[in-house]
Amino acid sequence: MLSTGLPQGAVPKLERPGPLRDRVYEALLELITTRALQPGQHLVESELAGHLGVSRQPVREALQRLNTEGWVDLRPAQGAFVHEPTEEEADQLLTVRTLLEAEAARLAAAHADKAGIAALEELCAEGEKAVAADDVDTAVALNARFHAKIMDLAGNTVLAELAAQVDRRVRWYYTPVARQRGQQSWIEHRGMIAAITARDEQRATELMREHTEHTRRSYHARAKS
Amino acid sequence: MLSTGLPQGAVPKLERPGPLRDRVYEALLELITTRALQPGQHLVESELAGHLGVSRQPVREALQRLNTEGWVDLRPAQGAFVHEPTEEEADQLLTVRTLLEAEAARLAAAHADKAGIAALEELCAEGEKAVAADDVDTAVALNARFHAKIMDLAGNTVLAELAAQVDRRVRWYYTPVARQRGQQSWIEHRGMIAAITARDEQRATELMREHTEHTRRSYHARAKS
DNA sequence: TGATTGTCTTTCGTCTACAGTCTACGGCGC
DNA sequence: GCGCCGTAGACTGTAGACGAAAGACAATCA
Repeated sequence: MLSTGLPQGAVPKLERPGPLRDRVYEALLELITTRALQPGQHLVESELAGHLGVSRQPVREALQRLNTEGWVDLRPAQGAFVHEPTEEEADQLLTVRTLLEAEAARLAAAHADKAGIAALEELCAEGEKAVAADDVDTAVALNARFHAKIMDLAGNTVLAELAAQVDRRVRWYYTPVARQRGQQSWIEHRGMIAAITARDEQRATELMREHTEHTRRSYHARAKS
Repeated sequence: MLSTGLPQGAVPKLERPGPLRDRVYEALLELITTRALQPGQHLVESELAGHLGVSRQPVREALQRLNTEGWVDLRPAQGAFVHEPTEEEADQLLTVRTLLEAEAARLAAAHADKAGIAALEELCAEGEKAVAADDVDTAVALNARFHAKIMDLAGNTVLAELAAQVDRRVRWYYTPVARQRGQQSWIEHRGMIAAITARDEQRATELMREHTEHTRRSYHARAKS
């Protein structure tokens, strides 16, 4: 134990900028998810490096990571290209997402404690408020936090990491579509909280599966138009 | 169309060495999975570079990728360490593996054609033969191929990639244990083929879940001893 | 006029070099 | 003898430079 007598969080840990590659990674991910870099676009290392004010090396390492996570395709001797999602791939991602979220709901139903359930209800209430106020941005953000909280309650780190990646990509593919389904979504959330509270694994799984399948269908309906 | 008049496959595509980083990646992965590099060990870039006869850069990129895939932990300003699996993490991985494999079985049951089923039976027959001959190595390899084939029949690339990663790590954690469960395993495989042939998704899922849960239990039993 | 070939530019892949940071060890004071 | 501080070594993080491959364009020949 440190004997400085200072309170734990008082010294802000000497905020270090952290490895450059990570900041480059986040910057690029932001650019991709916001469509500032469009799918299929050729990412020239030196350009990015110059634009971000760093050398090529951190850029390369960031691209490497983005590649393994499926955001960019790294063609040998040709460079990096922003990944172009196909219809098929998007559908497969949705399938996997449904699977992971459903399992998370099951585990959450098995393990959740009172504090966790309270947190879910809190989020749900806020979400309903946001929907009522037509505050779409907040509602979307709260939706993400709700699902993240369930993942948290599931207590499976591996599952959480996979789900986080899949989720992010799904959101990227369907960004233009994601703002639908305000009200119904939160009604379903309520049902899931009930199932989790009752420790009903079966029902929690079922509800989450239905829930994500609903979003999937609304995605597809939109995609066709 | 090429007008050289040469048969299509005659020219072996001029075997290119491929990007150095990939070969380094595979070499390191091999070293890790075979325990030549032990968990917790500090990986010094220059050492690896010298040992593999390349510069530090390809090594760094390979380490980067290994990091995102969970094989090494990259502590800032300290370097790379081979990941040390905890009991908890291993269990979580097994959970996820069960989940992914079960879904694959379901999808396989939904989509498999005759050729695919024939391939499964072929693999199963060979596997049984290997078990009968006490050829453990071959049996293990065939087991992996059997599961891979099911994943293939499922026709979901995203799912397949996730499962491949999870599977490989599971095998790493339990390498010393994995050679058990020869005969019973292949009996269960037979059952799954039947379910897939009958297009019985429910049953295929259930069997695969049971199957991987069995392996999980045998893992745990071994881990305790 | 069309195809082919040679060259040229662009960009990637790799290597070497330098600066910053962490760790470990030895000396010094108490 | 014990603990602290300073210094040295080692390793990582970053930058810059060189060689090589791929693609584009123009000139040439049938």
